[in-house]
Amino acid sequence: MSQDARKKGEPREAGETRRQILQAAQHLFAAHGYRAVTTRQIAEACGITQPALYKHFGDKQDLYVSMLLGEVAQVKTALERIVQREAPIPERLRLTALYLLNNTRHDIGMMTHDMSTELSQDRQHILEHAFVDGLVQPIAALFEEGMRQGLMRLPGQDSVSPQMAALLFLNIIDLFTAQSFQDMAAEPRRSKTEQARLIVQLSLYGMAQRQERLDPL
Amino acid sequence: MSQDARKKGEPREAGETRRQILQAAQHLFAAHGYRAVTTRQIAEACGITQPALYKHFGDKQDLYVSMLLGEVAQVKTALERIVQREAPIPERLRLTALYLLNNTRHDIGMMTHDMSTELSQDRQHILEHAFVDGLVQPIAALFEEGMRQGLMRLPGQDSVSPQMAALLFLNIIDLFTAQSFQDMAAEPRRSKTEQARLIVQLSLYGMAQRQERLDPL
DNA sequence: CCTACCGATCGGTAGG
DNA sequence: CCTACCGATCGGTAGG
Repeated sequence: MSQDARKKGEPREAGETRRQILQAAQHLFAAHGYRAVTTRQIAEACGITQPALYKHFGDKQDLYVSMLLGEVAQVKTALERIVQREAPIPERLRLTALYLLNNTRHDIGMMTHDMSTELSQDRQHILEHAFVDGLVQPIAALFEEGMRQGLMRLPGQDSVSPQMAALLFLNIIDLFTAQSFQDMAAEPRRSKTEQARLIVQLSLYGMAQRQERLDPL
Repeated sequence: MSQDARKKGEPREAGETRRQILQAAQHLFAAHGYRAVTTRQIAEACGITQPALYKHFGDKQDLYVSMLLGEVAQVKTALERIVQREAPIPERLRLTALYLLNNTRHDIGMMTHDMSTELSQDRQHILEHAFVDGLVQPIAALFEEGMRQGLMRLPGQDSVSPQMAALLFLNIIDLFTAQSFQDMAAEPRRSKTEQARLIVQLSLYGMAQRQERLDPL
């Protein structure tokens, strides 16, 4: 699996192995979840032995948390750049959805499940904070701006907080990302661009006919 | 853990143990996922030893699948009863959401993840079919009726198939059910009744202000 | 339905 | 970074 030609047992460039481990961990954990991936699988994917992992990370949880923190930091940077653009809110939402459709490898449901069942309390809180700070907040800022402009309903009986709106938005993106759902839904193949547009439509206007008003509940 | 007073090693009433195992499995799997729950934990929760499980189920997968099939069958019955009522579509959607908020213990994300990573292909297909047949189809029928009545947008560039609409609806319910999300969202405590109403509002009308039309995308 | 037990595999450590 | 290895625990079986 390893692509470099160093002799076995010989350390490679400092930091290089660590980077490689994080990348292998990212792929494997994203595909199978925390519990189902073994430290031996990760090591093998990097061309090292399993005990060598512990030269770079304290334990399996540490590796998992480090990997996710790196991912979230990357996404945070990208989202903040999109949010600060000068463009109408729906357009910025569309760009956000498009970025996440193209770059999100972890489904959020699996991530939060692993967080809450496999990690120690301290590590849970670290990840939860990073997740809120890096993913939820930038999007929530967009919804808050929309509410201030009067484009969206204010939180209350008929709508939700900007943070919950962001979670809802992320959740819909997740649904489009998950392959298993697409298969069940008899949906036509759509490009990412079309998907992003549709996600914004559904988030803002729901599924009702535009000219009709259904019975208010 | 066992509540009956039979002597150890003595079989209890036929079918009773099986029912007890399924219930314990349901609680444990719902809380922790397939991989994290051991056959010994399930056995202990029923007051039997681990090898005794294999008198009732072929293996761990068989137990998991049997449990989920039972759950889905129960939900299917309830949803079909709601769908066949004589009431406006939004009202039937609200009752559907309310039922699922009160009775769904498995988050769908976890379930589909376990299905696709821990089960054999045959068993995957069995569960997927039951899930579509028992959960998705009844709700999709409701959305299809709404589309035929012209209350909802037809599938196409601006909307989705009835099946996808049902998945979207289920996904939003899931978001409200998941405790971990509620904590992040700075949301006020809402009763299940209010949550069900809000879920329908968001599904049908989205988050945009009613009187405004944002820039079409 | 129990006791006893198996091979496999897990995360992690010792020592170099 | 490797070899060698540990205790714990897993799903599942044998035999009664």
